[in-house]
Amino acid sequence: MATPAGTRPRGEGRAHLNEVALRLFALRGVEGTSLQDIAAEMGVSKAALYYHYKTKDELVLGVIAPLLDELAQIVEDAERHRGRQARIDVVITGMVRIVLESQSWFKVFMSDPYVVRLLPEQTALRQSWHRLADLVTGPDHDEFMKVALLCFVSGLPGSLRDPQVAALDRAQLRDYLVECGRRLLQTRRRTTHAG
Amino acid sequence: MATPAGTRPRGEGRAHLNEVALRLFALRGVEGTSLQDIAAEMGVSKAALYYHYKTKDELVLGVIAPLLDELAQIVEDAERHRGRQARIDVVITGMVRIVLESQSWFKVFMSDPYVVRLLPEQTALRQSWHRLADLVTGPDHDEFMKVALLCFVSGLPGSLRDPQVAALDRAQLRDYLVECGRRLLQTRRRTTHAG
DNA sequence: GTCTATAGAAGGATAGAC
DNA sequence: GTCTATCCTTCTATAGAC
Repeated sequence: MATPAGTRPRGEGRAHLNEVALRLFALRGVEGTSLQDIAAEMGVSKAALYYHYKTKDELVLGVIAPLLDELAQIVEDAERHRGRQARIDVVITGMVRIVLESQSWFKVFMSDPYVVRLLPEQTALRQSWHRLADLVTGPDHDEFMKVALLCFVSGLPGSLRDPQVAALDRAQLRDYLVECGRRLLQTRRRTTHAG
Repeated sequence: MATPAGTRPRGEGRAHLNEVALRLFALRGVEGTSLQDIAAEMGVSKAALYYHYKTKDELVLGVIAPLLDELAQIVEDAERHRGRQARIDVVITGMVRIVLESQSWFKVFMSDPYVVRLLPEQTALRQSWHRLADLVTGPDHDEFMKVALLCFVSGLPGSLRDPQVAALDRAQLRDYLVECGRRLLQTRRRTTHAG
């Protein structure tokens, strides 16, 4: 039952693997998902996975790589804009778009302990994050803005966890999340009360 | 009350175990932390841990039990207040206090995949969460408020992840986080959110 | 690209001595 | 409360056939 004509086109094997792995990673966590689990879900043997990735670490990185690219893209887009508030807006809308496109991706990427430990070694991500942080902290390097940014991006995937929330209208949800980001990432006016 | 049924506090040994386990859970994730790791960190043998907890699941629940109690306490405090905004304020300040008292606790509790899968079975937590959600969604059950609430509480631990953020003045950080919560959880007065 | 079979390490958990 | 020793399972990864 090797590879009958009628199964997946060439090169799509890896894409399917990434897809299944991501779903299970989001559901049970990376360390809670064995290669056996993934293979069973795909209907192949565990050994078959090693044709696509040499190690589990490489599989994990392969799964989240597209998100690293998207993040870098958002940073580039934001830097092309002038004005801090406009740049921040690009970041917010970009992040909201990504999390709505794939909540699983974002969740695994932002909060899985295994991924969080694995990612800092990726210099491309470090660079993206620093550029992003510089964008929001601005010329005066307001570190508190970084607090708000982190709260927003790490809170995004969690905000969709509730089943009733997941059932909300997609467009309304998008608008509301963007509004949340704008509220959080307003540049601070230190001496004023709410006005 | 949130202590696992049939178990009673047993003294200093268990407290120390909880402490060490929590630290490692926050660092590497629950599934990334073996009983061997914990035992080694404590300078005892793996088997010694089984005097305190029968299984790893019970250890995990024992570690986060105090946080379940604190959460229930916050809900009770909030319900004693009148007026939705006042209640929400109690929730915000309570959450911020907890996360600053123990970031590790909050992080493991809110975002560790193993804990997230383990917790829904705890009916005490389900009750607390529903009461909390009712508080913020208000009499008209505005589900979007739940989005903001989830974004805030699940974003809180992530907001402290950055080393530069962790170095900020504690009192200022507390005030700023409370401000973040208030911005996010303002009751919406508009009938449309697209603004 | 996938299979069977298996090595080798690490995990959770138990038994029984002290 | 802690130890040593051990059991059984599961895990990642490899070897080699098809």
